[in-house]
Amino acid sequence: MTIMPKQVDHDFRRRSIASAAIRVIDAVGLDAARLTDVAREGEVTTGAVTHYFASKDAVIEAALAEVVRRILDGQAAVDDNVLAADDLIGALSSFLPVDEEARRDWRVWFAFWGRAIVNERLRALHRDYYAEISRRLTRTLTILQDAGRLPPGATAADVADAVIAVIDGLGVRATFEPDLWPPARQVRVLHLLLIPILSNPGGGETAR
Amino acid sequence: MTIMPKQVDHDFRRRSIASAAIRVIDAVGLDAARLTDVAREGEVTTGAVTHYFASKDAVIEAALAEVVRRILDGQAAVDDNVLAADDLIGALSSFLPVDEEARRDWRVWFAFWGRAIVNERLRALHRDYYAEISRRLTRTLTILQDAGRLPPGATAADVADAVIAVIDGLGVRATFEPDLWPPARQVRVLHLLLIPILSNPGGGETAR
DNA sequence: GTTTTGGCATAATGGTCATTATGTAAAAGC
DNA sequence: GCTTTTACATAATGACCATTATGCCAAAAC
Repeated sequence: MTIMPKQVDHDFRRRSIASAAIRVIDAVGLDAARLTDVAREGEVTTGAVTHYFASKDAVIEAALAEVVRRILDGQAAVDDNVLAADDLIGALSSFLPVDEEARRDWRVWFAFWGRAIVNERLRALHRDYYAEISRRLTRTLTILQDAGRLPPGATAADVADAVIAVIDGLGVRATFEPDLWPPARQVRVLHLLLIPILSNPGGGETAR
Repeated sequence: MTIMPKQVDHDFRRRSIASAAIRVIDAVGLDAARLTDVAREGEVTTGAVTHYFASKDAVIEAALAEVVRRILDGQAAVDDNVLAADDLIGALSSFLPVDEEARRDWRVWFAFWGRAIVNERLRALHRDYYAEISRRLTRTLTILQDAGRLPPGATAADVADAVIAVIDGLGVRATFEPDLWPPARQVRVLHLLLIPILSNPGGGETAR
Protein backbone atom coordinates (compact mmCIF):
# COMPACT_ATOMS: atom_id res chain seq x y z
CA MET A 1 0.00 0.00 0.00
CA THR A 2 2.85 2.40 -0.66
CA ILE A 3 1.34 4.05 -3.70
CA MET A 4 2.44 7.56 -4.33
CA PRO A 5 -0.04 9.79 -6.13
CA LYS A 6 -3.76 10.24 -5.79
CA GLN A 7 -5.16 7.54 -3.61
CA VAL A 8 -8.15 5.86 -5.18
CA ASP A 9 -9.91 2.69 -4.17
CA HIS A 10 -9.11 0.81 -7.31
CA ASP A 11 -11.33 -2.13 -6.45
CA PHE A 12 -14.26 0.06 -5.56
CA ARG A 13 -14.11 1.89 -8.88
CA ARG A 14 -14.00 -1.34 -10.81
CA ARG A 15 -17.02 -2.63 -8.96
CA SER A 16 -18.83 0.62 -9.48
CA ILE A 17 -18.26 0.43 -13.22
CA ALA A 18 -19.24 -3.23 -13.26
CA SER A 19 -22.49 -2.33 -11.51
CA ALA A 20 -23.16 0.35 -14.08
CA ALA A 21 -22.55 -2.24 -16.77
CA ILE A 22 -25.12 -4.50 -15.15
CA ARG A 23 -27.74 -1.78 -15.28
CA VAL A 24 -26.95 -1.03 -18.90
CA ILE A 25 -27.06 -4.70 -19.83
CA ASP A 26 -30.45 -5.02 -18.25
CA ALA A 27 -31.71 -1.98 -20.11
CA VAL A 28 -30.44 -2.64 -23.62
CA GLY A 29 -29.06 -6.16 -23.67
CA LEU A 30 -25.58 -7.55 -23.55
CA ASP A 31 -24.49 -6.99 -27.11
CA ALA A 32 -26.14 -3.60 -27.49
CA ALA A 33 -24.39 -2.31 -24.39
CA ARG A 34 -21.78 0.23 -25.43
CA LEU A 35 -18.89 1.39 -23.35
CA THR A 36 -20.12 4.95 -23.61
CA ASP A 37 -23.42 3.82 -22.09
CA VAL A 38 -21.60 2.12 -19.26
CA ALA A 39 -19.50 5.21 -18.69
CA ARG A 40 -22.50 7.52 -18.61
CA GLU A 41 -24.41 5.18 -16.32
CA GLY A 42 -21.41 5.04 -14.00
CA GLU A 43 -20.99 8.82 -14.18
CA VAL A 44 -17.51 8.62 -15.57
CA THR A 45 -16.06 8.91 -19.06
CA THR A 46 -14.92 6.21 -21.42
CA GLY A 47 -11.40 7.19 -20.44
CA ALA A 48 -12.06 5.98 -16.93
CA VAL A 49 -13.57 2.76 -18.19
CA THR A 50 -10.63 1.95 -20.41
CA HIS A 51 -8.35 2.95 -17.60
CA TYR A 52 -9.81 0.31 -15.34
CA PHE A 53 -10.46 -2.39 -17.90
CA ALA A 54 -8.26 -3.68 -20.65
CA SER A 55 -11.16 -4.26 -23.03
CA LYS A 56 -14.88 -4.38 -23.34
CA ASP A 57 -14.80 -8.10 -22.74
CA ALA A 58 -13.09 -7.44 -19.44
CA VAL A 59 -15.93 -5.11 -18.44
CA ILE A 60 -18.50 -7.74 -19.30
CA GLU A 61 -16.60 -10.35 -17.42
CA ALA A 62 -16.45 -8.12 -14.35
CA ALA A 63 -20.18 -7.50 -14.63
CA LEU A 64 -20.89 -11.21 -14.61
CA ALA A 65 -18.55 -11.70 -11.69
CA GLU A 66 -20.43 -9.00 -9.80
CA VAL A 67 -23.78 -10.63 -10.53
CA VAL A 68 -22.49 -13.96 -9.32
CA ARG A 69 -21.05 -12.39 -6.22
CA ARG A 70 -24.40 -10.84 -5.34
CA ILE A 71 -26.32 -14.05 -5.84
CA LEU A 72 -23.89 -16.02 -3.76
CA ASP A 73 -24.06 -13.41 -1.01
CA GLY A 74 -27.80 -13.82 -1.06
CA GLN A 75 -27.51 -17.56 -0.81
CA ALA A 76 -25.15 -17.36 2.11
CA ALA A 77 -27.69 -15.31 4.02
CA VAL A 78 -30.42 -17.79 3.16
CA ASP A 79 -28.35 -20.82 4.08
CA ASP A 80 -27.72 -19.49 7.52
CA ASN A 81 -31.41 -19.33 8.24
CA VAL A 82 -32.53 -22.52 6.58
CA LEU A 83 -31.84 -25.10 9.20
CA ALA A 84 -32.77 -22.82 12.04
CA ALA A 85 -36.18 -21.97 10.65
CA ASP A 86 -36.77 -25.51 9.41
CA ASP A 87 -38.29 -24.05 6.28
CA LEU A 88 -35.97 -24.98 3.45
CA ILE A 89 -38.49 -24.54 0.67
CA GLY A 90 -39.59 -21.19 2.02
CA ALA A 91 -35.98 -20.09 2.08
CA LEU A 92 -35.41 -21.36 -1.45
CA SER A 93 -38.34 -19.37 -2.71
CA SER A 94 -36.39 -16.22 -2.00
CA PHE A 95 -34.32 -17.03 -5.08
CA LEU A 96 -37.30 -16.90 -7.38
CA PRO A 97 -38.04 -13.80 -9.45
CA VAL A 98 -40.89 -12.66 -7.28
CA ASP A 99 -40.28 -8.93 -7.52
CA GLU A 100 -38.85 -6.53 -10.04
CA GLU A 101 -35.47 -6.40 -8.41
CA ALA A 102 -35.09 -10.16 -8.49
CA ARG A 103 -36.36 -10.28 -12.05
CA ARG A 104 -33.64 -7.82 -13.01
CA ASP A 105 -30.99 -10.11 -11.59
CA TRP A 106 -32.45 -13.02 -13.49
CA ARG A 107 -32.63 -11.07 -16.74
CA VAL A 108 -29.00 -10.07 -16.52
CA TRP A 109 -28.08 -13.59 -15.60
CA PHE A 110 -29.82 -14.89 -18.73
CA ALA A 111 -28.14 -12.29 -20.87
CA PHE A 112 -24.84 -13.95 -20.10
CA TRP A 113 -25.92 -17.42 -21.07
CA GLY A 114 -25.80 -16.70 -24.74
CA ARG A 115 -22.27 -15.40 -24.40
CA ALA A 116 -21.13 -18.16 -22.10
CA ILE A 117 -21.82 -20.63 -24.87
CA VAL A 118 -19.06 -19.20 -27.04
CA ASN A 119 -16.86 -17.37 -24.54
CA GLU A 120 -14.57 -19.63 -22.64
CA ARG A 121 -13.91 -17.27 -19.75
CA LEU A 122 -17.58 -16.58 -19.17
CA ARG A 123 -18.28 -20.28 -19.40
CA ALA A 124 -15.71 -20.95 -16.70
CA LEU A 125 -17.32 -18.33 -14.46
CA HIS A 126 -20.71 -19.86 -15.10
CA ARG A 127 -19.40 -23.27 -14.20
CA ASP A 128 -17.68 -22.11 -11.07
CA TYR A 129 -20.81 -20.36 -9.93
CA TYR A 130 -22.94 -23.46 -10.25
CA ALA A 131 -20.26 -25.59 -8.65
CA GLU A 132 -20.18 -23.29 -5.65
CA ILE A 133 -23.93 -23.02 -5.20
CA SER A 134 -24.31 -26.77 -5.66
CA ARG A 135 -21.57 -27.44 -3.14
CA ARG A 136 -23.20 -25.24 -0.52
CA LEU A 137 -26.64 -26.68 -0.99
CA THR A 138 -25.31 -30.21 -0.95
CA ARG A 139 -23.71 -29.52 2.38
CA THR A 140 -26.96 -28.24 3.81
CA LEU A 141 -28.88 -31.20 2.44
CA THR A 142 -26.42 -33.69 3.84
CA ILE A 143 -27.60 -32.60 7.25
CA LEU A 144 -31.17 -33.31 6.27
CA GLN A 145 -30.11 -36.63 4.84
CA ASP A 146 -28.46 -37.62 8.09
CA ALA A 147 -31.79 -36.90 9.74
CA GLY A 148 -33.38 -39.35 7.30
CA ARG A 149 -35.39 -36.68 5.58
CA LEU A 150 -34.28 -37.20 2.00
CA PRO A 151 -35.73 -39.86 -0.29
CA PRO A 152 -33.85 -43.11 0.26
CA GLY A 153 -31.58 -43.99 -2.61
CA ALA A 154 -30.99 -40.39 -3.64
CA THR A 155 -27.67 -38.73 -3.01
CA ALA A 156 -27.57 -35.32 -1.41
CA ALA A 157 -25.78 -34.06 -4.51
CA ASP A 158 -28.55 -35.27 -6.80
CA VAL A 159 -31.20 -33.69 -4.63
CA ALA A 160 -29.26 -30.43 -4.48
CA ASP A 161 -28.90 -30.28 -8.24
CA ALA A 162 -32.53 -31.24 -8.64
CA VAL A 163 -33.49 -28.29 -6.44
CA ILE A 164 -31.24 -25.97 -8.44
CA ALA A 165 -32.77 -27.20 -11.67
CA VAL A 166 -36.27 -26.54 -10.36
CA ILE A 167 -35.38 -23.01 -9.35
CA ASP A 168 -33.69 -22.30 -12.67
CA GLY A 169 -36.61 -23.71 -14.61
CA LEU A 170 -39.17 -21.71 -12.68
CA GLY A 171 -36.93 -18.67 -12.88
CA VAL A 172 -36.92 -18.78 -16.65
CA ARG A 173 -40.67 -18.88 -16.97
CA ALA A 174 -41.42 -16.37 -14.27
CA THR A 175 -38.87 -13.88 -15.53
CA PHE A 176 -40.14 -13.93 -19.08
CA GLU A 177 -43.83 -14.21 -18.23
CA PRO A 178 -44.28 -12.38 -14.93
CA ASP A 179 -47.98 -11.89 -15.50
CA LEU A 180 -48.53 -15.63 -15.88
CA TRP A 181 -46.37 -16.34 -12.86
CA PRO A 182 -47.39 -14.25 -9.88
CA PRO A 183 -45.35 -15.01 -6.77
CA ALA A 184 -48.10 -17.21 -5.34
CA ARG A 185 -48.01 -19.48 -8.35
CA GLN A 186 -44.22 -19.69 -8.35
CA VAL A 187 -44.25 -20.73 -4.72
CA ARG A 188 -47.10 -23.16 -5.30
CA VAL A 189 -45.31 -24.98 -8.10
CA LEU A 190 -42.07 -24.89 -6.15
CA HIS A 191 -43.80 -26.70 -3.31
CA LEU A 192 -45.44 -29.12 -5.70
CA LEU A 193 -42.04 -30.19 -6.94
CA LEU A 194 -39.95 -30.00 -3.81
CA ILE A 195 -42.15 -31.26 -1.00
CA PRO A 196 -41.87 -34.86 -2.23
CA ILE A 197 -38.07 -34.79 -2.24
CA LEU A 198 -37.37 -32.54 0.73
CA SER A 199 -39.72 -33.71 3.40
CA ASN A 200 -39.71 -37.45 3.23
CA PRO A 201 -40.13 -40.14 5.87
CA GLY A 202 -38.62 -38.75 9.04
CA GLY A 203 -39.59 -35.10 9.37
CA GLY A 204 -42.90 -33.29 9.26
CA GLU A 205 -44.08 -31.08 6.44
CA THR A 206 -41.26 -28.75 5.60
CA ALA A 207 -43.50 -25.80 4.82
CA ARG A 208 -47.08 -24.56 4.50
CA MET B 1 -48.72 -19.51 -58.78
CA THR B 2 -48.67 -17.55 -62.01
CA ILE B 3 -45.20 -16.13 -61.55
CA MET B 4 -43.30 -15.44 -64.69
CA PRO B 5 -39.55 -15.72 -64.43
CA LYS B 6 -37.34 -18.22 -62.68
CA GLN B 7 -39.40 -20.38 -60.39
CA VAL B 8 -37.87 -20.62 -56.93
CA ASP B 9 -39.29 -22.08 -53.77
CA HIS B 10 -39.24 -18.89 -51.78
CA ASP B 11 -40.15 -20.53 -48.51
CA PHE B 12 -37.57 -23.24 -48.90
CA ARG B 13 -34.78 -20.73 -49.47
CA ARG B 14 -35.77 -18.73 -46.43
CA ARG B 15 -35.71 -21.83 -44.29
CA SER B 16 -32.42 -22.89 -45.74
CA ILE B 17 -30.87 -19.54 -44.84
CA ALA B 18 -32.46 -19.66 -41.40
CA SER B 19 -30.92 -23.08 -40.84
CA ALA B 20 -27.54 -21.76 -41.87
CA ALA B 21 -28.03 -18.93 -39.39
CA ILE B 22 -28.70 -21.47 -36.66
CA ARG B 23 -25.45 -23.25 -37.36
CA VAL B 24 -23.53 -19.99 -37.36
CA ILE B 25 -25.16 -18.86 -34.14
CA ASP B 26 -24.18 -22.09 -32.49
CA ALA B 27 -20.62 -21.71 -33.69
CA VAL B 28 -19.89 -18.08 -32.88
CA GLY B 29 -22.80 -16.79 -30.82
CA LEU B 30 -25.78 -14.65 -31.63
CA ASP B 31 -24.19 -11.23 -31.67
CA ALA B 32 -20.97 -12.32 -33.35
CA ALA B 33 -22.90 -13.92 -36.20
CA ARG B 34 -22.38 -11.86 -39.34
CA LEU B 35 -24.51 -11.96 -42.41
CA THR B 36 -21.52 -12.93 -44.49
CA ASP B 37 -21.03 -15.94 -42.23
CA VAL B 38 -24.63 -16.93 -42.67
CA ALA B 39 -24.36 -16.51 -46.41
CA ARG B 40 -21.22 -18.64 -46.64
CA GLU B 41 -22.70 -21.31 -44.39
CA GLY B 42 -25.82 -21.36 -46.56
CA GLU B 43 -23.74 -21.44 -49.72
CA VAL B 44 -25.18 -18.24 -51.06
CA THR B 45 -24.00 -14.64 -51.10
CA THR B 46 -25.04 -11.76 -48.93
CA GLY B 47 -27.07 -10.57 -51.88
CA ALA B 48 -29.28 -13.61 -51.56
CA VAL B 49 -29.63 -13.10 -47.82
CA THR B 50 -30.68 -9.49 -48.15
CA HIS B 51 -32.95 -10.51 -50.97
CA TYR B 52 -34.87 -12.86 -48.71
CA PHE B 53 -34.72 -10.87 -45.50
CA ALA B 54 -35.31 -7.22 -44.91
CA SER B 55 -32.67 -6.97 -42.21
CA LYS B 56 -30.36 -8.91 -39.99
CA ASP B 57 -32.96 -8.87 -37.27
CA ALA B 58 -35.35 -10.59 -39.65
CA VAL B 59 -32.79 -13.34 -40.24
CA ILE B 60 -32.36 -13.85 -36.52
CA GLU B 61 -36.08 -13.92 -36.00
CA ALA B 62 -36.47 -16.54 -38.72
CA ALA B 63 -33.72 -18.60 -37.12
CA LEU B 64 -35.52 -18.58 -33.80
CA ALA B 65 -38.78 -19.47 -35.50
CA GLU B 66 -37.05 -22.41 -37.15
CA VAL B 67 -35.64 -23.62 -33.84
CA VAL B 68 -39.05 -23.41 -32.24
CA ARG B 69 -40.64 -25.23 -35.14
CA ARG B 70 -38.17 -28.08 -34.80
CA ILE B 71 -38.69 -28.43 -31.09
CA LEU B 72 -42.44 -28.42 -31.43
CA ASP B 73 -42.23 -31.02 -34.18
CA GLY B 74 -40.22 -33.14 -31.81
CA GLN B 75 -42.77 -32.71 -29.08
CA ALA B 76 -45.63 -33.67 -31.37
CA ALA B 77 -43.90 -36.93 -32.14
CA VAL B 78 -43.32 -37.57 -28.46
CA ASP B 79 -46.85 -36.73 -27.45
CA ASP B 80 -48.26 -39.25 -29.84
CA ASN B 81 -46.35 -42.03 -28.18
CA VAL B 82 -46.71 -40.99 -24.58
CA LEU B 83 -50.05 -42.37 -23.65
CA ALA B 84 -49.65 -45.44 -25.77
CA ALA B 85 -46.37 -46.48 -24.20
CA ASP B 86 -47.47 -45.43 -20.71
CA ASP B 87 -44.02 -43.99 -20.19
CA LEU B 88 -44.45 -40.27 -19.89
CA ILE B 89 -41.19 -39.61 -18.09
CA GLY B 90 -39.28 -41.73 -20.55
CA ALA B 91 -40.79 -39.75 -23.38
CA LEU B 92 -40.00 -36.45 -21.67
CA SER B 93 -36.37 -37.44 -21.31
CA SER B 94 -36.05 -37.21 -25.07
CA PHE B 95 -36.12 -33.44 -24.67
CA LEU B 96 -33.02 -33.41 -22.50
CA PRO B 97 -29.62 -32.57 -23.99
CA VAL B 98 -28.40 -36.13 -23.98
CA ASP B 99 -26.41 -35.99 -27.20
CA GLU B 100 -24.47 -33.42 -29.16
CA GLU B 101 -27.31 -32.70 -31.55
CA ALA B 102 -29.72 -31.98 -28.74
CA ARG B 103 -27.13 -29.89 -26.95
CA ARG B 104 -26.77 -27.79 -30.08
CA ASP B 105 -30.48 -27.08 -30.11
CA TRP B 106 -30.34 -26.10 -26.46
CA ARG B 107 -27.32 -23.85 -26.99
CA VAL B 108 -29.00 -22.00 -29.79
CA TRP B 109 -32.15 -21.76 -27.76
CA PHE B 110 -30.21 -20.16 -24.90
CA ALA B 111 -28.52 -17.75 -27.24
CA PHE B 112 -31.89 -16.22 -27.95
CA TRP B 113 -32.80 -15.69 -24.33
CA GLY B 114 -30.46 -12.78 -23.91
CA ARG B 115 -31.99 -11.11 -26.93
CA ALA B 116 -35.56 -11.93 -26.01
CA ILE B 117 -35.12 -9.84 -22.89
CA VAL B 118 -34.76 -6.65 -24.88
CA ASN B 119 -36.31 -7.54 -28.24
CA GLU B 120 -40.06 -7.42 -28.23
CA ARG B 121 -40.59 -9.62 -31.26
CA LEU B 122 -38.29 -12.35 -30.01
CA ARG B 123 -39.95 -12.13 -26.63
CA ALA B 124 -43.33 -12.67 -28.24
CA LEU B 125 -42.01 -15.72 -30.09
CA HIS B 126 -40.55 -17.04 -26.87
CA ARG B 127 -43.86 -16.56 -25.12
CA ASP B 128 -45.88 -18.18 -27.86
CA TYR B 129 -43.56 -21.13 -27.89
CA TYR B 130 -43.98 -21.79 -24.20
CA ALA B 131 -47.70 -21.21 -24.40
CA GLU B 132 -47.98 -23.83 -27.12
CA ILE B 133 -45.81 -26.44 -25.45
CA SER B 134 -47.58 -25.87 -22.14
CA ARG B 135 -50.98 -26.17 -23.79
CA ARG B 136 -50.10 -29.48 -25.42
CA LEU B 137 -48.64 -30.97 -22.29
CA THR B 138 -51.57 -29.80 -20.20
CA ARG B 139 -53.90 -31.59 -22.57
CA THR B 140 -51.95 -34.81 -22.24
CA LEU B 141 -51.83 -34.50 -18.48
CA THR B 142 -55.53 -33.86 -18.22
CA ILE B 143 -56.02 -37.41 -19.42
CA LEU B 144 -53.76 -38.67 -16.66
CA GLN B 145 -55.62 -36.52 -14.19
CA ASP B 146 -58.93 -38.00 -15.20
CA ALA B 147 -57.40 -41.36 -14.47
CA GLY B 148 -56.60 -40.10 -10.98
CA ARG B 149 -52.87 -40.23 -11.53
CA LEU B 150 -51.93 -36.66 -10.68
CA PRO B 151 -51.43 -35.40 -7.14
CA PRO B 152 -54.78 -34.35 -5.71
CA GLY B 153 -55.14 -30.60 -5.43
CA ALA B 154 -52.79 -29.85 -8.30
CA THR B 155 -54.15 -28.56 -11.60
CA ALA B 156 -53.02 -30.18 -14.82
CA ALA B 157 -51.68 -26.80 -15.89
CA ASP B 158 -49.52 -26.49 -12.78
CA VAL B 159 -48.15 -29.99 -13.24
CA ALA B 160 -47.45 -29.33 -16.91
CA ASP B 161 -45.56 -26.14 -16.14
CA ALA B 162 -43.75 -27.87 -13.32
CA VAL B 163 -42.60 -30.53 -15.78
CA ILE B 164 -41.47 -27.88 -18.25
CA ALA B 165 -39.57 -26.09 -15.53
CA VAL B 166 -37.79 -29.28 -14.56
CA ILE B 167 -36.75 -29.97 -18.12
CA ASP B 168 -35.56 -26.41 -18.64
CA GLY B 169 -33.63 -26.45 -15.41
CA LEU B 170 -31.93 -29.74 -16.18
CA GLY B 171 -31.36 -28.59 -19.73
CA VAL B 172 -29.39 -25.60 -18.57
CA ARG B 173 -27.04 -27.57 -16.39
CA ALA B 174 -26.57 -30.46 -18.77
CA THR B 175 -25.93 -28.21 -21.75
CA PHE B 176 -23.28 -26.16 -20.02
CA GLU B 177 -21.71 -29.00 -18.05
CA PRO B 178 -22.13 -32.10 -20.21
CA ASP B 179 -19.31 -33.92 -18.46
CA LEU B 180 -20.99 -33.50 -15.08
CA TRP B 181 -24.34 -34.54 -16.53
CA PRO B 182 -24.07 -37.75 -18.50
CA PRO B 183 -27.43 -38.91 -19.87
CA ALA B 184 -27.85 -41.44 -17.07
CA ARG B 185 -27.64 -38.71 -14.44
CA GLN B 186 -30.04 -36.44 -16.30
CA VAL B 187 -32.58 -39.20 -16.49
CA ARG B 188 -32.02 -40.16 -12.88
CA VAL B 189 -32.67 -36.65 -11.59
CA LEU B 190 -35.61 -36.29 -13.95
CA HIS B 191 -37.17 -39.36 -12.39
CA LEU B 192 -36.34 -38.15 -8.91
CA LEU B 193 -38.36 -35.01 -9.53
CA LEU B 194 -41.16 -36.29 -11.70
CA ILE B 195 -42.10 -39.67 -10.32
CA PRO B 196 -43.76 -38.11 -7.27
CA ILE B 197 -45.98 -35.84 -9.36
CA LEU B 198 -46.65 -38.06 -12.37
CA SER B 199 -47.37 -41.44 -10.93
CA ASN B 200 -49.48 -40.84 -7.92
CA PRO B 201 -52.28 -42.87 -6.36
CA GLY B 202 -53.95 -44.70 -9.21
CA GLY B 203 -51.30 -45.96 -11.60
CA GLY B 204 -48.20 -48.03 -11.10
CA GLU B 205 -44.64 -46.79 -11.50
CA THR B 206 -44.56 -44.71 -14.64
CA ALA B 207 -41.03 -45.72 -15.60
CA ARG B 208 -37.86 -47.56 -14.63
C1' DG C 1 -35.62 -14.91 -80.42
C1' DT C 2 -36.70 -11.07 -78.22
C1' DT C 3 -38.39 -8.94 -74.25
C1' DT C 4 -39.29 -8.75 -69.62
C1' DT C 5 -38.66 -9.39 -64.78
C1' DG C 6 -37.40 -11.37 -60.75
C1' DG C 7 -33.15 -13.67 -58.57
C1' DC C 8 -29.19 -12.82 -57.11
C1' DA C 9 -23.76 -11.58 -57.27
C1' DT C 10 -20.60 -7.96 -56.46
C1' DA C 11 -19.10 -3.72 -55.07
C1' DA C 12 -19.67 0.79 -52.68
C1' DT C 13 -21.13 3.40 -48.73
C1' DG C 14 -21.51 4.89 -44.37
C1' DG C 15 -22.45 4.47 -39.44
C1' DT C 16 -21.11 2.78 -35.29
C1' DC C 17 -18.32 1.91 -31.79
C1' DA C 18 -13.87 -0.16 -29.50
C1' DT C 19 -9.55 1.12 -29.09
C1' DT C 20 -5.63 4.20 -29.02
C1' DA C 21 -3.38 8.53 -28.46
C1' DT C 22 -2.76 12.76 -26.41
C1' DG C 23 -3.37 16.11 -22.99
C1' DT C 24 -4.30 17.84 -18.21
C1' DA C 25 -5.02 18.17 -13.33
C1' DA C 26 -3.89 16.87 -8.88
C1' DA C 27 -1.85 14.58 -5.30
C1' DA C 28 2.21 12.57 -3.22
C1' DG C 29 7.03 12.63 -2.30
C1' DC C 30 11.30 15.13 -1.56
C1' DG D 1 7.69 24.41 -4.92
C1' DC D 2 9.28 21.30 -8.00
C1' DT D 3 8.99 16.73 -9.87
C1' DT D 4 6.89 12.62 -10.70
C1' DT D 5 3.26 9.59 -11.40
C1' DT D 6 -1.30 8.29 -11.45
C1' DA D 7 -6.14 9.20 -12.80
C1' DC D 8 -8.59 10.37 -15.70
C1' DA D 9 -10.92 13.55 -19.90
C1' DT D 10 -11.14 14.38 -24.66
C1' DA D 11 -10.25 13.64 -29.24
C1' DA D 12 -8.60 10.80 -33.20
C1' DT D 13 -8.28 6.55 -35.55
C1' DG D 14 -9.66 2.75 -37.80
C1' DA D 15 -11.95 -1.71 -38.22
C1' DC D 16 -15.84 -3.94 -38.94
C1' DC D 17 -20.22 -4.92 -41.15
C1' DA D 18 -25.13 -3.95 -42.17
C1' DT D 19 -27.18 -1.86 -45.61
C1' DT D 20 -27.68 -0.01 -50.24
C1' DA D 21 -26.71 0.39 -55.10
C1' DT D 22 -25.68 -1.43 -59.41
C1' DG D 23 -25.65 -4.65 -62.83
C1' DC D 24 -25.80 -9.20 -64.87
C1' DC D 25 -27.95 -13.59 -65.93
C1' DA D 26 -31.35 -16.84 -66.72
C1' DA D 27 -35.77 -18.28 -67.36
C1' DA D 28 -40.40 -17.47 -68.75
C1' DA D 29 -43.85 -15.55 -71.82
C1' DC D 30 -45.25 -14.66 -76.43
